[in-house]
Amino acid sequence: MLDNALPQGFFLQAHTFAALGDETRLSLIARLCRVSPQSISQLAQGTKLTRQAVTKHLQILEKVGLVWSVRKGRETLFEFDATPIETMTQYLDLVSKQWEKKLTDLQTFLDE
Amino acid sequence: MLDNALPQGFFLQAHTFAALGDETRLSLIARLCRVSPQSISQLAQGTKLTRQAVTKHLQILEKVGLVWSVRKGRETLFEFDATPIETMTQYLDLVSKQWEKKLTDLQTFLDE
DNA sequence: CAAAAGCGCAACACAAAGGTTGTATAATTT
DNA sequence: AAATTATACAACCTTTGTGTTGCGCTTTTG
Repeated sequence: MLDNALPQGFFLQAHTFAALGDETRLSLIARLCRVSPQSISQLAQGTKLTRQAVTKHLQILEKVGLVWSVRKGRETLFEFDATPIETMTQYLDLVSKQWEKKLTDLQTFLDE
Repeated sequence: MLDNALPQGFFLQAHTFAALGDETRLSLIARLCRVSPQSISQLAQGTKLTRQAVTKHLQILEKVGLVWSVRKGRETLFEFDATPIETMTQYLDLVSKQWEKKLTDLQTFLDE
């Protein structure tokens, strides 16, 4: 029998999940995923929010590494980074696999 | 050139992400993933929270389909369901792929 | 160089999330 | 039948999020 506990790192993903748990931020990511880099003002256009509100969302995304920024002249340019998403996907696959294993273990037990 | 916009359904995942954006809920999922089904009282044991707090977390998870419950006698048994996670993983892969595509498109453009 | 554009920072307001206590109800147990 | 277990529901409180306005600073633009 194996240790079927999830790795500690899984719980550290909470902040990343939380960052993605907001439609505004998802749409910012989607936009940056299409065209990048983009400045805060550019990103604020098309939303019903103020520039400052968009800034806050971008900071949340940046804190978990989903975007990164560079100051260029008077504007701050943001770009998407898929790395955290790939990390997260790995953990999620782990959960799925562990669950699958749990089910097959149960089936095996019932068959005996 | 293709349409590289994310499908509308992606934004509907916000609630699922939000549900996962809490360490307590992640740990509940982890526990249910190991042994299930479990009652609320069982799940409340080992946490520093009251049973009612755990109930609220379970309701949030249930609302997005990450767990489901059955009333059995005087207790409510909860079980994990991996379906939302698999759906989410598909969307996340889509984002990764689209981003990858965006980068290669840029490279192609630069090469020309 | 004056005006405008683009930001950052801080203060404030309001809504939502997370958690607790208290009460009531149904199912077990003794 | 009485005590206990397991829960639901509601009220309430505190903290965190989300969003705004106001101000000042730096970089462009005319």
